[in-house]
Amino acid sequence: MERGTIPVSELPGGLDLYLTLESGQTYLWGRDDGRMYDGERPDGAWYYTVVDDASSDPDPDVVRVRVQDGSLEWETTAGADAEETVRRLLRLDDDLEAVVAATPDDPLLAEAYDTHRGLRLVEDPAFGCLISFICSAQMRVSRIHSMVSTVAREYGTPVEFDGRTYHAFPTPAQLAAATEDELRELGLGYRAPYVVRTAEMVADGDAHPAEARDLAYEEARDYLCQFVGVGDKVADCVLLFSLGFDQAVPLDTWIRSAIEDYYPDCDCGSYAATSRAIREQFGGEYAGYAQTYVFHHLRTGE
DNA sequence: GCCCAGGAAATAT
DNA sequence: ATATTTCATGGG
Repeated sequence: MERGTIPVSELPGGLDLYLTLESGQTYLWGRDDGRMYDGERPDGAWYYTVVDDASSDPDPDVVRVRVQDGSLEWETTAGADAEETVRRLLRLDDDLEAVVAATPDDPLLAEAYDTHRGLRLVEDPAFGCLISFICSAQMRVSRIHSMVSTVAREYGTPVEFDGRTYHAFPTPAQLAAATEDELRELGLGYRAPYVVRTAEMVADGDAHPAEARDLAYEEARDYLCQFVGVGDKVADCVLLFSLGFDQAVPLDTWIRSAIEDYYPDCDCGSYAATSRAIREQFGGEYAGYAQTYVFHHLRTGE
């Protein structure tokens, strides 16, 4: 096992683990106290996730992190590049101060950024992120997290670490072996066939969400829309929370209400046109960062 | 019971 | 192309 600490003061703009991992952008992390998304900030709890080993080792790696005494502590079963993995997953090398500085001076954005200092975007693995947001349709964030956790527990590879059993998110092949009826029994409802069919597409080699990374932004969004259960909004979430498209602004219910209340001129009818307008309103390059802060700010009312 | 939740697909106009 | 309808399900 590898471990280390990183002083939060060394991270430009700081780090708030609770905001980063419980603001509804990732559903692939859990908390060792078993709670998550109940609106209460934990006191020094470990957050964990399980990632595929970068090398040829078939065993997935557990990564866990917590903040204690002003430092980010990390531990992982990963060998080489362990700290690099943590830095990538939590985007610790992002300069949050530069992100805020590059964002337009706007009352709503200023309030959102000011209220939730230290919230960073995450970089989730592409397949797990894709399935997470297929499941997100018409669901509350707490239920999305429990659905994704259940799917991992039922179909993902188990990994032992520090006396506990963790589960990787299932591979495309593992999830493609599930049946629609099984997933309905796990509470996925009408999303069940979407998940199975998308997993089959990836497992069969027809397409892979990670391939969108090499495309131009709007082409990447169109590419992701070929998966069953994926429309423009879910595609934007995968681009933003997994594939490094910081300009992506998912138009969910909260952002649409923000457009209605604060930026009515950005409502251009179609998703593509409205998306372009609000992306410009939010400063372009880091518009997705602004989106994530506004989403959390409006959704929690804090 | 009623309403809503990080929407998408099928269908109708 | 754009507008309406349908689809599950737990929690308030």
